[in-house]
Amino acid sequence: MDTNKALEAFAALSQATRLNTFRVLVRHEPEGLPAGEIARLLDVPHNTMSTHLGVLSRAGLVVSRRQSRSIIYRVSLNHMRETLGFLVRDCCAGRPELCEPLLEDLKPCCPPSKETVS
Amino acid sequence: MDTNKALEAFAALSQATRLNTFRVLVRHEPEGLPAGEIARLLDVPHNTMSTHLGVLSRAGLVVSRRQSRSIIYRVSLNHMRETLGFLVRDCCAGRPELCEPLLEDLKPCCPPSKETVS
DNA sequence: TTTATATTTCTGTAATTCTCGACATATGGA
DNA sequence: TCCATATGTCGAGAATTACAGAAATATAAA
Repeated sequence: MDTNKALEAFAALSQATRLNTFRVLVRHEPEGLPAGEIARLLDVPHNTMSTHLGVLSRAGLVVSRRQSRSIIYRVSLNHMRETLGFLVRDCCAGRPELCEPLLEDLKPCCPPSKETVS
Repeated sequence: MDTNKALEAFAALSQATRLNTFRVLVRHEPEGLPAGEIARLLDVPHNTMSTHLGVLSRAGLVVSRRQSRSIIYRVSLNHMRETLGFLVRDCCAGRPELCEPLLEDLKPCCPPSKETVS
């Protein structure tokens, strides 16, 4: 993950329709969703949606595969991880004391055992 | 951290000069840097830098205080944490199994003890 | 008060991005 | 082949953003 790739990822996520697209796709892991259904869900014309999916795709944040007439999109959790890593490593940069509380704060979101807060 | 604040943060980080500004400021925690010195370090005209600092500031990613004739900028690690949290929580959204490996991957960046990899 | 330093605001221009109608391409079924 | 469905590409207008010169504001020192 170099700086340009990070810039591309942030640019992709800095537009409302695209951020919503990303969120919808996260909630449809691991099956993914066809482009047309994303457009319908978000109430966006199909060609506009296609353009946005292209941006997300070039940024590496989503991947697609054709399935018959549909094209199924999925988020790339891997790329997501790299993007987060870029930011966090920046914040760490030789000073883990800045970064540790940052990660501590994220933990509650991912309970290590089976159940979340009761 | 609502969606609009997240969009603003991503937009702020999606421009090269601003991302570099953020990185420079991280490396100058906790003292911060005066606007003019940031401009000099990144070789950007002072008024252009001022505009970019305004964007970062409105996005909440940096904070400033006047010190005599200078205005000292610092990153807001707190806001940074909230932005990361927004993304990670989105990825978790009812499915910690997606998110846990994501956080696992970030850990090596912040060694819990004093030394990093040898 | 005058001058120098530090930063921001104003302003116009250039460049980029967003949007969507119209058209093109790909697939599968009749 | 012909038609319907699903998606992508092209093109142009609208909106937004980036940039930097010039002027304005704030502070401090002479």
